[in-house]
Amino acid sequence: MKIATFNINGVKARIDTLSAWLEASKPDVAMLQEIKSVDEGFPRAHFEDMGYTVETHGQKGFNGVAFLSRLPLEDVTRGLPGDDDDPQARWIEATVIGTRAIRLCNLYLPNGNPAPGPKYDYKLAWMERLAVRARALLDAQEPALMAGDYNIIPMDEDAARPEVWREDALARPESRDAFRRILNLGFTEAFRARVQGPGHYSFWDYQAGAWDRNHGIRIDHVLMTPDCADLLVECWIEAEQRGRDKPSDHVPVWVELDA
DNA sequence: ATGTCGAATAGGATTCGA
Repeated sequence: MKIATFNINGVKARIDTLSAWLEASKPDVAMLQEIKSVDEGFPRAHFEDMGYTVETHGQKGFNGVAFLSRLPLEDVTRGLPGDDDDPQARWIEATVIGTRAIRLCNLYLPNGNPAPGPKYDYKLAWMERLAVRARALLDAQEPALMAGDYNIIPMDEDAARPEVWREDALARPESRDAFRRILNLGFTEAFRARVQGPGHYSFWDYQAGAWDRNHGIRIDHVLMTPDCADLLVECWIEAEQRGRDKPSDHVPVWVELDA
């Protein structure tokens, strides 16, 4: 089973780019972030016609997450538990049925800038809620993963120019600590289980020629429970997508599972 | 002058979020 997480930066603006990618790269499951659409505005029929089951959790204007799957999805839930008053659509879960059942948590973690400030407080509070859900996934002792745009640069080696990001919400110590605490509960970060060293990025800003200069950062991650990590075959970043026509500012991050 | 983009509001340029 091949699963990709992909922040698409607007499903309606990206429909041609996304369709071409699906045809060429053929994910069994695509976990999408920043659909920037309400559920009723999502081009559901278009992707169903391409052979995908569609599950969305959208809102007006910003945020929004969705699954496109060629395999059956069960037990879909929407919203990160822990704050019933949180209106932001940043979390959707489903169980995908392959040769094994895998629980998939699709997340768009708050950016948090400017930091410090209320947006940064929201980011850190959201990560506390994420840690609670993460512990429950581990307690279940089943194959599960949490994938998406974490808006976290885990280490300096994950940025082409770490000095630029030092005070940014994506790299501040509190952000990195919160991410590391979740990892240390017992998760495996799929990419670092397979590839070491600097120079691997999943996002390049639209501004200042970031792609041409390879001024990237690695902020899209896949965290796996032990039962899921045992199924990991490979993990890779499809960086070449950033050079295509009308690209997102993020690229897909893939895991292949023996499932 | 962040060498930009997408969506919303409003009915074209501006604002927000990233």
